[in-house]
Amino acid sequence: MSQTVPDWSVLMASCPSRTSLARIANKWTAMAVSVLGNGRARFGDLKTQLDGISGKVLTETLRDLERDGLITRHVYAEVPPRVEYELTELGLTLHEPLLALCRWAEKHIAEVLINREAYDAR
Amino acid sequence: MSQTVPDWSVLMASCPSRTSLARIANKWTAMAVSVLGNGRARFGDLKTQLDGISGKVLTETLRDLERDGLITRHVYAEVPPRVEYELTELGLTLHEPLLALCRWAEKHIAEVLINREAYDAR
DNA sequence: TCCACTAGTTACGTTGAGGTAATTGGTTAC
DNA sequence: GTAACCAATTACCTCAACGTAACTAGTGGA
Repeated sequence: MSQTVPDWSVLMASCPSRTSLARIANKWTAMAVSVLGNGRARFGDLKTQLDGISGKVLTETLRDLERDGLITRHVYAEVPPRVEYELTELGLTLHEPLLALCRWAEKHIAEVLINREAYDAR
Repeated sequence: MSQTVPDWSVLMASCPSRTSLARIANKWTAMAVSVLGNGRARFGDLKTQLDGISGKVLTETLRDLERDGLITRHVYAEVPPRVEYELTELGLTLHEPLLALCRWAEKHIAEVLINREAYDAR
């Protein structure tokens, strides 16, 4: 008998998995990983597709994802510079769950808007 | 010919679905909805289970979820006061995706920690 | 010669998220 | 009758997140 599954739990404040949840349960992360699911993309492309994101926040988001091993950074020695980002294997396993979140928001927003109106009218 | 699916997209900054994504793609939301998937719970229970959350943030999180129609609030006219929170039908459809996110964080945290160490050592 | 192009980085100011602690209301205990 | 108690909310303050804008590098083109 051996317990091979470590008892991580995001519910415990001191559990490292909490830091990972905080990173992935994030608006920009969900959008970035969703887009990168279609294949590698340049920094500029991501900035265009993630409408409204600032360069600073995109840089930080991508660096954090790279640090956690969810994406890889491909730098080309060209002028002007070209950098492409790509989901790793680990990142790929996160693509479907995060895409599901984006799809949920789009699918149910009409109902949510009605609920908000009703709530605010009370 | 009719286009029944509205073309919402979280990628557009002005799309309302973006506000919904911002709400659900959130650490505390993911944890709260995951816990509430086990059945209705009192405020105090949630505060205990969502280890580390402050009363203020829990209140705000729950109020926002109620506003969007993801949970309902049951108030009992007792002393001391008792309030229970419960997922709505809409909230239930979000339980699995958000639980998946929590599970992902717990399942892959070991690998993530290794990646972080490697990155920081560069 | 000087500007554009790309992927950043940095400085600075503002906004918002979050924690701590006091407060409310009504009932029980002394 | 007044002090204690509990669930829940609010007031206040702090700090981190975010946006804007300026700046970097090196080459190619007008």
